[in-house]
Amino acid sequence: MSAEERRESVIRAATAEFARGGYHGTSTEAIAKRVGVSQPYLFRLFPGKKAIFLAAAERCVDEVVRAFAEASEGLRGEAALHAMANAYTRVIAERPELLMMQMQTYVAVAAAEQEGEHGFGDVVRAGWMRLWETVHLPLGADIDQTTDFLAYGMLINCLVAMGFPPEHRVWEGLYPSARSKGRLEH
Amino acid sequence: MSAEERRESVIRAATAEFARGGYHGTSTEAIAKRVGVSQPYLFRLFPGKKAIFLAAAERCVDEVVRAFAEASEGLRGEAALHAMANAYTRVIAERPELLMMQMQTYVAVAAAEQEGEHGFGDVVRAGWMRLWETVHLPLGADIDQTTDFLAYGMLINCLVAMGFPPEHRVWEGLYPSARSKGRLEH
DNA sequence: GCAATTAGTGATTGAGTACTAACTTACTTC
DNA sequence: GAAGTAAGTTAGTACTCAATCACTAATTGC
Repeated sequence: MSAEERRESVIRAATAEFARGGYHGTSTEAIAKRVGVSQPYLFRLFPGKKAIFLAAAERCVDEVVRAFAEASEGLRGEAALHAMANAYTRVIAERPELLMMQMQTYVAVAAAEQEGEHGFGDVVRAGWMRLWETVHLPLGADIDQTTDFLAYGMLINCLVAMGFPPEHRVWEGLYPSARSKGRLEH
Repeated sequence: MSAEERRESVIRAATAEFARGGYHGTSTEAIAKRVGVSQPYLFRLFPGKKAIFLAAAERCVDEVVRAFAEASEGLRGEAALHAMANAYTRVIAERPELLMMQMQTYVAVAAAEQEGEHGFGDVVRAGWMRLWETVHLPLGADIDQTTDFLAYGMLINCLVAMGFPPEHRVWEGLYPSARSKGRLEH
């Protein structure tokens, strides 16, 4: 397998592992095991653990952004809103590690900025802005609606992270589609 | 100082440290240093690191719940909403570690449940329900408004975690009061 | 005044972990 | 078929960290 292909599978494996354990709660050995490769080999593919985390974080934003962009393609306003809400529901059901990784990325910023890692926060914030713009335009550039959509998304992320089963009361009041699929499967 | 008083200051110190580094990114020595006590002594006050984390997490929920309950005391509907929004703004400005610790608690659930720690998720979810009820009643038991309020709260948490400065565009569309004070100070 | 309890420390241990160095194996190319 | 290169491994290092043990100093109760 080529190094580039390996790097891809490392990113996928790292996303799953970091999504569960966060940066400090995930060992490079766990990632290597999931990839099916020796642990030291990771350091040939990436300069270090932080680089792996960052690559996974960026890939994660890419995928969510792409899901929203594809869902809303050619649509505006309410139609785009529903399309994107459904798309997010699919992400929750099929790729829960994407949103868990997002959460892990957010909480990693403060610690990273306190240590020397001052580039990390910029990357995360840039990712958020990319997500923001991606939903902003299809929603007719309406700031309030964009904020609303993202706010509900973050609430859903938190509920999923906490492990509330989809039939639980807390899902009342959310997109019906999200309610029916909110379980984080293992 | 009595053991009980010490435990209190450990909880305060642990909240601050865990809020920054999360469970795995925080050493018991860092907590001990902040308390001004030797690291082994923590294990006389608490059975282990997990117990310290859990105590801090529960305390954190207590304080936020109390802030909301006090703010909304005697108020209903819109008045209660504004009072609680202002209260949350004050928490953001004065006790940012409370909301960062909440985020850290949420992302810690999945990892904890995967290992043996199956009680942890229940505690976190119970804390969320307590918070939910605390805002639900003053808002006239309106589920949609409750969901809305909490959704905006979670969005604010994420923005604060990412370190967006209060004058940044992403704060547009949020409570004006939150916009003016959203910075996480160090 | 002494016995017991309480608050607290220093030294240590054993497990885990990011990362390095040196080596191996297989494929390509001339 | 030799030389080079790309993919991958084994062994090891230096370090961090949660937790334990054995000990000390002060306070309290009788």
